[in-house]
Amino acid sequence: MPELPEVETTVRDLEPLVAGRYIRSVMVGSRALRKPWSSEWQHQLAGRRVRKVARRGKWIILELDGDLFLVFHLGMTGRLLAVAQDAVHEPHTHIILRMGQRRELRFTDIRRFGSATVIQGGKALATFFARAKLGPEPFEMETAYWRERLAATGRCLKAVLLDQRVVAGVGNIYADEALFEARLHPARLGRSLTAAEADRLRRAVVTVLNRAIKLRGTTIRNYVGGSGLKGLYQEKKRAYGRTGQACVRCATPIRQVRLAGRSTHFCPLCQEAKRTQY
DNA sequence: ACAGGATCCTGGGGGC
DNA sequence: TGCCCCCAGGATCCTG
Repeated sequence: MPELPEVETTVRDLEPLVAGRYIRSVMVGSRALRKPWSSEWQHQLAGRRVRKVARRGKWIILELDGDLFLVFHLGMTGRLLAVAQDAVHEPHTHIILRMGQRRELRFTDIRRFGSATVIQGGKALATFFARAKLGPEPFEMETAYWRERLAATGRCLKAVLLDQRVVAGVGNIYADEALFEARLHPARLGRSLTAAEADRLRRAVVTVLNRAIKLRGTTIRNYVGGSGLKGLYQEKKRAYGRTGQACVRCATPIRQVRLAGRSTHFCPLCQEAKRTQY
């Protein structure tokens, strides 16, 4: 489910609710997540103060005292929610951090594609992301880098945008939305883009992500932010999930195809491959 | 290097 | 109502 805007919203919601608070104790369910949970981690986490809540790509990082990090990935259906201790117990709750002031931070995940990992030390954290070859944040991505990565690949734009090693944080919804914004066909090959088109796409990614962050992300099924509020971007979608509906620019019905293994939505007129190819 | 498919899971929706 | 199939904001591993 969650892409960069949803993760960013969660981080912003959680920051004032948990920063400065202490983790009193940790409860872990019996059902395995994507990465195995080590039994030592509970003891390592207990008694630590949360210094800060941060984001890298689609990862949520709780920075704790003692150079310790608790890193979450929400996968498709994960949620990280700060609630009162006596709040209704949601099904599929896998991790509960009991904080001070009768508050809890709960990690729930229906499909269990998400993960939670404890990492000791900033260096180890850097290694963790380096090993995943996680690409730059879209907002900090340099023009030259992006042009080069596109020029060097024969993959289609949809596949490049989804590749976390090229740029971190874009998923299926915002890949389609960014390509619509840039008026580029999702099947265009990276190396077929002119420098101007590459720049247009980079700016479109930033524009679309910022727009979505302002609206607290997209709620289609499960997603809610760290405080339980839903997103609003789904009301503003122009490509993703609009199959057969009129393009907001030219009224042509939005088409759906399968690309890079994912359903892909675009306007066959505004994003026509031939018109932009040269 | 890359495309495509399968895999990990659960739940919701559509068709019959 | 039940059943079966397909689909889903992600990532990874395998084959060709």
